[in-house]
Amino acid sequence: MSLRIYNVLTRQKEAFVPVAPGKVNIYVCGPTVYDYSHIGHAKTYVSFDVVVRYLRFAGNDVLYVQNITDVGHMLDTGEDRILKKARQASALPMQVVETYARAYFADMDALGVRRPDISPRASGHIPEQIAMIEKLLADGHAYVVDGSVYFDVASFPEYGKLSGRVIEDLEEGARVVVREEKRHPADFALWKRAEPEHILRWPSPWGEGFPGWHIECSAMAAKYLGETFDIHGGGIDNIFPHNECEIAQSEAAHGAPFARYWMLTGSLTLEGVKMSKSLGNTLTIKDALARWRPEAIRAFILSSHYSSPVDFSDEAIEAAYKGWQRIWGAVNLTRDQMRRAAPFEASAAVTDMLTAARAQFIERMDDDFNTPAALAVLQDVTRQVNTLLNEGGPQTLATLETIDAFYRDLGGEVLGIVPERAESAADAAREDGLVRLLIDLRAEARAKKDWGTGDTIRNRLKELGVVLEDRADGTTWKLG
RNA sequence: GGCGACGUAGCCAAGUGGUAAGGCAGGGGUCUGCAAAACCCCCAUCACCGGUUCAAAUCCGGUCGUCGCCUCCA
Repeated sequence: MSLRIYNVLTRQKEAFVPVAPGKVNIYVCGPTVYDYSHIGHAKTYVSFDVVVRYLRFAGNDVLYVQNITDVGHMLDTGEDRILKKARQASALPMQVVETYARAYFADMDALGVRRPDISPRASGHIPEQIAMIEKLLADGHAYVVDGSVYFDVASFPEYGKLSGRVIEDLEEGARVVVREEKRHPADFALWKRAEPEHILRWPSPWGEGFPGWHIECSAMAAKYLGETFDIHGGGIDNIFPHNECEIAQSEAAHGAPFARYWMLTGSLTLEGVKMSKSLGNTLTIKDALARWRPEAIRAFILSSHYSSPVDFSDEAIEAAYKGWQRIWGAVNLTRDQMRRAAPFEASAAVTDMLTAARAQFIERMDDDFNTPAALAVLQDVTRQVNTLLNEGGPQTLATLETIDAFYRDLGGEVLGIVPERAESAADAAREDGLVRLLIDLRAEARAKKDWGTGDTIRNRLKELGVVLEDRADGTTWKLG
């Protein structure tokens, strides 16, 4: 029983064997920071967040690198995305980069996405990129034309092996090329000469210029993870040309395999239509978080396989949220009862049930990170926990702690959808004390059949977002 | 036009040869002062056609449909 991953490179599910046992090096293509991140970015990065969380949970020492693209990513027009935004905002390019890079991290933090170990920026690795280009030139894989350097696709026969493209077909289907200085339409820029108005520029052996989009990932992945590393991830929409070019550059330069496993996430559509900057139908993470809590968004994303395309709709995320609430309710019920449980040993039946469920969860995650199936295990357990806690009589503290540990590990540590009780323990204690006071007063009123007072307290608390639930063994509360 | 993916209940979504997980919604119950929550029961033969097989949602062929990439995109 071990991890299997669908490798896009081979189009097969394969046993995952890292280069070094117990050590996993992973690189994921990060965002180009020229605008706010949208819900599509959330899908990709939440997916890889869970991949990394699970790899660590399984005992691996993971080094996770995800770049920040802050230069070199061009628009159709040949204009740099960052520069365009800077011009529109009357700001310096690096101000734009800083603004959106911070926003990106803030969004990811809010979604519970753990930060990569290293977030290297393209602009901070110009020397590494130049060195790699020089190596490619020296080995005959690239050529210089008037201050720009292009990768010679013909020199790398395996070009197309990831995306299934054939160079001959590319030639036929190639659109009008912006710069006709390339030898072959599929050749791509490693370095571009900077026109006078292009202010993002660096000196290089070929004159003032800036790096092409693809070279940053190759250079930075090699620097931090080595020439050959374990997993390369990203969105499927970058499979061509970006990922393909990364492989060509890296393998041509190093003469060694690049990433051994390629994991690409399916795209996200919004109400049936693909989100794109050009169409303007984007939902930013910021806006999404204003409507749904982060766990709901994560639950929605994890309710389909990472490689599947998914459609984001109010109905779909609402369903995911409701499903999540059921799990969360059981977690709270467990933690609530822990406060007054007797410290006897754990129930063998419950422990056995959870042990079996945990094994099943792992089995499903081991199968190419099948989060929808793993989520189903949590739901199954939740039904049993609810039955136990509602009808099984008082449980021992040890039993409750075992249940809590199950949710904490699998729902919290791995999937990131089961949060800790509260932000601040002191605040939480005070809040709980205040609500308990009201619950006690209400109980006194209800004991005298004063339903009016009882309902008033409940309604007023509801307005404040505190929902009371009367149970046989007392009243519990939760945040609505 | 080329390459690729997909088509499972009202919705979302697992399942790749042995007779359809899970969630949401809906219907019926239990519990309850009411409410909420929870629990129980009900709710699909897997786009269509043909083939292989003792046996197919799962394999093969075809048809129809949807989507992605080929051009900026996670």
